[in-house]
Amino acid sequence: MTRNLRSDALDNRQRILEAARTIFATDGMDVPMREIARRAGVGPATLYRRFPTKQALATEAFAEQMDACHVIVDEGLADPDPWHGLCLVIEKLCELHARDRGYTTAFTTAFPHAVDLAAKREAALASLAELSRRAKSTGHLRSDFVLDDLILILMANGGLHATSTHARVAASRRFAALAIQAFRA
Amino acid sequence: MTRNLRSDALDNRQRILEAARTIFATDGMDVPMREIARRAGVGPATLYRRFPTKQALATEAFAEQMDACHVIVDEGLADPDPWHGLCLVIEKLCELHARDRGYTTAFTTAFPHAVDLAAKREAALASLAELSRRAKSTGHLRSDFVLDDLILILMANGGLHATSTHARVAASRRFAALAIQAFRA
DNA sequence: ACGGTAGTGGACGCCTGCGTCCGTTTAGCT
DNA sequence: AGCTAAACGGACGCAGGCGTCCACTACCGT
Repeated sequence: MTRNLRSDALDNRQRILEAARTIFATDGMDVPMREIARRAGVGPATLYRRFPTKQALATEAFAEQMDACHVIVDEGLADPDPWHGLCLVIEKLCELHARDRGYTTAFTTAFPHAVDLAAKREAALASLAELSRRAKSTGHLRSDFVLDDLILILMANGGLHATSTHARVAASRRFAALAIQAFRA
Repeated sequence: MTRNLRSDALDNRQRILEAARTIFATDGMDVPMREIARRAGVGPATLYRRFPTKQALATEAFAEQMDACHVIVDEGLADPDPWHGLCLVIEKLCELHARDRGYTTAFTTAFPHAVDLAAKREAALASLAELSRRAKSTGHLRSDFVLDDLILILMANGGLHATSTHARVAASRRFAALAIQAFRA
């Protein structure tokens, strides 16, 4: 996709993505496209040419966050102690979402349209299901835990607002601890 | 405040508040003032004359929700079993916020400006502190519980999005149950 | 070095929401 | 019934975001 671009165009594209990542993370999702273009040092037309819709931009911009999600889940699954692994997953996912303000909203709202992400999401959920199954079998995780509970927690974690990123991360950490308490058998 | 109004003006005022309550509850807070006026069957000017800012409108519109909050807290405080009272407070507050989409955001964002509400809020928090103190003394509530945890939970509860009110309430119910688990000693 | 073409960004028109003005209507008192 | 002031709402101008067009720029192959 990025092959046939001229060198300067590719450069601009990179700068747009970088700017988008920064702004989305700090200011959230409802930022004018103009502002992103301004920060990237390009005109609006260039931005629109590369990314026709804000969705498309967000999808690309958050690709690495998506990868980070899967790494986290895989690490959890690889942990010899399933319960410990699950706890880590919860803590890390909460923190990831707290650090990046736009990611949560992009993740939840952008989702129905991004088909390729859906597949990855399914895979991650399957891994989480397996992890929780194992954690239950060790007796540390409540037997009535369902996967929806975890999703519920993540969605709720997204509701944690604060003025600074630092405060948001702190709140998220405390919240993750509470969630783990709630899930403990 | 509503004394010196002419009868038709007062009638319009009532209709505006009613429309605002309905719309805020279902569609959330970012609804054009125009839309509220339209539903109330008045012109924009009338709406702006009665409520110069959306804040002012929201404050009045959610007055009864605020009262409901305090009733809930008082009921919890009156419960002979403090832990049971606290659980009821959590469940009811979560449900109240889930039912009314705009209330949570209005509550959190409008707050610094509404001075008279601040006093009520302080009173409610004091009651909650007392209730949690008692619940701790019975040994049912975790000793390391702090009031901020409850606020954290309420904020997180506000992050629960869903297409229908019904689904949101259901999610909120499950969430409240998890929160109670997390707080149990 | 130069021509062709991919790439650029300023500028434009459109739309939506905001807050206010002013000519008209209507309640309420006599 | 008639008068007056309160109340109304359509209409206006403003501001900001959106998506697109087109004259100009600069990369790249020869």
